[in-house]
This record gives sequence, structure tokens and C-alpha cells, in this order.
Amino acid sequence: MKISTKGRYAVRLMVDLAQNNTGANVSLKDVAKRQDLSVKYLEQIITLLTKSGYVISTRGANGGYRLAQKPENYTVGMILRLTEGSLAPVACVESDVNMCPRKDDCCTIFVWKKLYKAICDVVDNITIADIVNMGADNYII
Amino acid sequence: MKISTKGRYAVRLMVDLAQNNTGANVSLKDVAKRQDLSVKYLEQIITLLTKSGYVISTRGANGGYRLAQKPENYTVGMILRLTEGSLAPVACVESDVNMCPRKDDCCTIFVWKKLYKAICDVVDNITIADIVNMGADNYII
DNA sequence: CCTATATCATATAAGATTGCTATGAATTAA
DNA sequence: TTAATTCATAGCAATCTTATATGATATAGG
Repeated sequence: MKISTKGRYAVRLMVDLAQNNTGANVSLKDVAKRQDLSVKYLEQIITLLTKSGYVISTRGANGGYRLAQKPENYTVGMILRLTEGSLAPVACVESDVNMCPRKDDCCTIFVWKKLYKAICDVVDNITIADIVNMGADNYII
Repeated sequence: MKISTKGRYAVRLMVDLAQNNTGANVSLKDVAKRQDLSVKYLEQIITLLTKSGYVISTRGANGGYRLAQKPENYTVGMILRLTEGSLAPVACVESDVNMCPRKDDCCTIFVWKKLYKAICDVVDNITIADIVNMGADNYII
């Protein structure tokens, strides 16, 4: 039940792009320095974000990245699904693709469905803008 | 964000013991047959449950397992924490053991804390008895 | 005492995933 | 032309997952 570094770094990456948006491109080198992460690993992660159109890239000198849309348009859920894959705690609670033969008389599936819903309710209702606006010491749980 | 087979089988195992409690011992062979799982794998899983005192074992012929307490005393959370380890989606949201150096000015930690709380709220409020009482076709999400 | 039936204790292992690092090509501003 | 970037792949050690395998130990019943 862990979120991998890939997913977590992707969120931090998006937040960093939002925080450092001055209209100019933001280079991964700068992000990596600020976030204390490897440029090379971030390159792999941002590839997913650019290919999905969440981030716009510009090559060459003075190149870099920008958010394609406003921070409030990106939920944590969108980013995690992209990087982590499905957020379902077990495969059988989603598409019929991974249809389990025991599904019909499985008495535990409602547990996983409820868990899945709870997870989605959280990540689909927090945006990058929420994170940016949330100061480090005044958050409420 | 997946729950492994170990955790899922552990829950099914506990439910099976609850459902088939006649006062007599329940052998893993029977559980394995009903749940369509390997006896050997179940042995490993139930070891965790017996060592924690959730299940009482009896060796030898006519031996087997019984729940130590009533099904309503076991939550899904208890079982998953035992088999999966911590349910925290990221290490930094729990004990100070895995203290992250960025923790104090980390603006994403509230996301993971909220997610962690949501997960716990679900798994700590469903008991084995709830699962047993929940028919396969009349559950409500 | 013998045997069948259980649990208990370890060891092994293939395959997948994680969390990176490495190499180098392609693009572009200055 | 050069320096700064992104882009595209490959590689790899470590760990985790999901079991299977072997055999020891305990016990009820005959």
C-alpha cells in the first residue's frame, strides 16, 4: 500500500512548476536542485507528464517545462494514476479486464471497493493549487 | 498502492475461520479447498496470525485453527497491518523513525496524511463479523 | 506402538517492481 | 559554434511478491 517515489516526485514536480511559474520555462536542473532529486530520474517522470499533455516542454537552450493548464485543473489523483498506474487496492474492483472468477461470491470485495472509493475521494479532491496554497505549518487534517 | 495476496488471503482466511466455526478445529486443508488457495502458502500466512494471538492452533490429527476471539473483535486493519506491514502510503506520515529531512517544509505531506487517515478510517471500521454478515449480493457501497 | 493427519520451521526460487544511473542523440538560443 | 536543454533507451542492483519444496514435530485413534 505504498506510493512509490515516482508518484510522489511527480506531485512535487508539478507543485514546483506551479510555484515557480513566471511565464518562462523551468528547467529540470532547477527543479532537481530545489527538490533535491536527480535530474535523470525526473526526466523519466516528466516524460509521462508531457506525453499526457499535463506539461509543455521546450527543447534547447532556455528550454524547460511549463504546466499546460492552471494548477487548480490538476488533481493529485490525475498525477498518481499516470505515474503509479491504477489506484485500486486490488485489481478486481475496477474494470472487468481483470475479472476474478470468484467475484460473484466474494464477500470481501466490498471492503476493497470501499477502500478504493476512500482513496479516490481524497486524491481526486486535492489539486496542485491546493498544495501550493497550503503553507507548511498551517494545514488542517 | 496494491494490497498483496498475503493481506487479502489473510482476510479471507479469517473470514473462513469465522464462517466455519463449529467449535471444532478448522484445518488449513479445508480452508485451502474452499478458498481455492495453496495450503503451503496459507501456512505461512496463518503463522503470522497465530504468533500474534489472533488465531489459536492445535497440532496433530484433528488439529487445526480457531479464532481466538469473536469475529467482531478483528478489524480488517488489524489483519492487514500484520500481513502487509504499515498501511501508511508513505513512510514519513507515521512514526518519527523514518524522519524525512524535508518534513518541516514539505507541502505535500498533508496529502499523504489525509490519504492515510482515509485508509485507516475504512479498514479500522470493518470487522470480520461485518464481512461474514454481508451477503455477496446485498452489499452497499 | 503405528499410522494418518496436522501444524511448524526453513529454504529456495522465478519473476516483477523499484529506484535509480548511464550513454548519447536531438534541438535551440545566443 | 557552443552551451544548455530535452528526449530516448538501456542497464542494473536490490527488494518484494508469490509462491513451492522438504522435512521435522505433535497428536488422536486404532
